[in-house]
Amino acid sequence: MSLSGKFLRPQNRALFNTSPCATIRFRQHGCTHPLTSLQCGATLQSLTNTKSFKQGQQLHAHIIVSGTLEDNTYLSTKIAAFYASCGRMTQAQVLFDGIVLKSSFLWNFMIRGYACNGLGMRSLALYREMLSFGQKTDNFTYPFVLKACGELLLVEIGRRVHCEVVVSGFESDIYVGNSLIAMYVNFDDLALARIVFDRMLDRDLVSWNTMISGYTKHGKAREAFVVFDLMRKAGFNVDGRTLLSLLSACGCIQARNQGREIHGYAVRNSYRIYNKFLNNSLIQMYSDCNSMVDARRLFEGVQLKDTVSWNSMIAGYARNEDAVESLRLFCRMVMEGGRPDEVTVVAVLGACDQITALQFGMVVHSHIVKKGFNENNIVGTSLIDVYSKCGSLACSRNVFDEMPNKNLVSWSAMVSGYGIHGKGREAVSLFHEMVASDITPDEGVVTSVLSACSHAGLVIEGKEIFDRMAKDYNIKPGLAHYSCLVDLLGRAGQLDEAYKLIKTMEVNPTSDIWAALLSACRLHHNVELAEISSQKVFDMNPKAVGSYICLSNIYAAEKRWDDVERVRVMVRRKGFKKPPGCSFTELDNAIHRFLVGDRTHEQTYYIYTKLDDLKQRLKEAGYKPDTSSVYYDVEEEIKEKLLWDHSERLAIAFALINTSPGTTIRITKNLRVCGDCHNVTKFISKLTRRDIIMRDIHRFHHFSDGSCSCGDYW
DNA sequence: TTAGGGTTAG
Repeated sequence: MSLSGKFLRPQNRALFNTSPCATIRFRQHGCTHPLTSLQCGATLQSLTNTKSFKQGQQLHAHIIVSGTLEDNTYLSTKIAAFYASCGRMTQAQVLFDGIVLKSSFLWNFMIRGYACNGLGMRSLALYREMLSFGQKTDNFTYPFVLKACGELLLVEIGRRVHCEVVVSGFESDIYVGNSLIAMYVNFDDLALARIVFDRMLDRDLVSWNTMISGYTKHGKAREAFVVFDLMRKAGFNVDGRTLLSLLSACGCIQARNQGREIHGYAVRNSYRIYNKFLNNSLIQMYSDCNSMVDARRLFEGVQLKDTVSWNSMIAGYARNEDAVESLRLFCRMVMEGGRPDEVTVVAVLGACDQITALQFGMVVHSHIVKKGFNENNIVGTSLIDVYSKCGSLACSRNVFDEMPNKNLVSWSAMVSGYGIHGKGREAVSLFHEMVASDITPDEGVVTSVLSACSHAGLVIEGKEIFDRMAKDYNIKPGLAHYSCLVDLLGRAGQLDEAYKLIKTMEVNPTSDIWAALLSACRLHHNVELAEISSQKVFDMNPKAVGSYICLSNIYAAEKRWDDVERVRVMVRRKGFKKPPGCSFTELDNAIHRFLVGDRTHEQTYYIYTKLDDLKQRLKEAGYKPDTSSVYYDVEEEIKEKLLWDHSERLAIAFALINTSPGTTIRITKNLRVCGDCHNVTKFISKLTRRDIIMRDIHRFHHFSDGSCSCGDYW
């Protein structure tokens, strides 16, 4: 039969959201006569189960025209339930409002509809309305009310509903119990989740899975395995979801062998065929366990790669410090028709900031804008990060200013950006602006602002923020904060005060804090304190190779070659190796990498010729090599030659040859830039009239017209 | 006549 929209009452037209002249056809089992109420009910039931919206809507139209709906609470309820299960809450609400005798079934369906479609507040309001109407709740009501509380993180309301569950006697219902566990997991209250779990009289597989995944989600992998053991002892078999949680737990504690066992179990039991998530979870587990070869093998074996598979691989390479492979895979994803989403671009930006791939980052930024991903807060924060870590602080600030809903992490990223660029005053001012905007600081942002003070030598400002931490922001100073303060005082030459602080601080100093003091001793040539602090570092962390090298450098600067040799022997005996100096620069979307003394690049001849030319011109301009940066007891001439092998100079020479005059050069170095390279770069910036932005392991240096933004304070 | 737990990111 066919139905013309002109027969519909205005309120029903609204339900169909269609114009009066639209034609809706309904054919069910080839019938041409009105269906009975029971037939309609049965059909609606099956359409509700399969969420077949179009057919259900046509059946609704058929029921209206046939007159069956008039005063038929049974059918109206069925139709409202159908719309609610399809997430069409506007239509469901219109019908719901028109039903006088509302059953628990109807209320439950409405509460469920709102809770499952991102309208938790509406769901809770309806639950309150249900109670005030005197309608009895049942065991079907609570799972969705608890779901809404959990998703909205409404802790107080959630607890109140829990009380109501107890009072109404549904605590022993297995579904209600499982929903309570899930809600407390969402609240990050694993202790309460566990109490509910332990008190359950009956548990099913979902109870066990919810508890295991709860622990996993909050990084408590060992507890997850304990519950898993209990589950097996209780005679339960795993399903695909159990395996996913366990794999995630393996990744968390880098238990690759255990992960491999689960992988084997899944293959033997054909889980991979049935569970579309399992492959991605396995890829993720291997990448968390730093086993990218295994992750890649799995990834390449999957015929149908979805966005999550690509994302796991791209993020995996970035996390495992293979940013180049991460970017290469992203390009392949685009070429093969993959669909990058917000998660993809965040991972790609993470790879870009590791190797200062600014041009690549900018291409990704334009893709982000085109797709509207910039509305996403995490994406915005990643952009702030990538621009500041690639040396473009102004772009960083633009993104920050345009962010509609800045949160604590966005502010932190910007404060930290100013810090690593040596813009301490801007960082402090932004921090205060953040506090004035009613954003409560956390440990992280205070660490960032203290670090910014340290890079810029803002001793008074840094100490003031440190003193106000507990009082004004209710943050107890932790190790990271003490470390920043030691660094701040030490760099500024207040070594005794820094030493006193370590001896009197409220938490036990770690090797990192002593290492910060040791580093300050190198800057200010204090051998005596260096020996005390290095001994502390070695006692606490015998593998601190950087501190051995730092001590050796301190002796070398004083020309105490016997001591230098003594430290070197210690390092050799322990089998430590200092990572080789390595610099990157980006050209035409490709990353060029240079190791110290590198002669493998195809332009090697031109690079060294350029360096010879620069050396000559620099000397004419008054440059005198500072060989104190060479910690070997060799002839001055050899020391000077060693300096000119440093990787950052090779990268600068390469960039000078391959870019047009006036172009800004950007270099990234894996270690701290040495004193002579810093000086040479200042000279080069003046002689070649180039701005050179160099990122070392600690911070940025902006070289321009013969001087550096750090003001030689670094 | 209705229900609960699963993979990727700052």
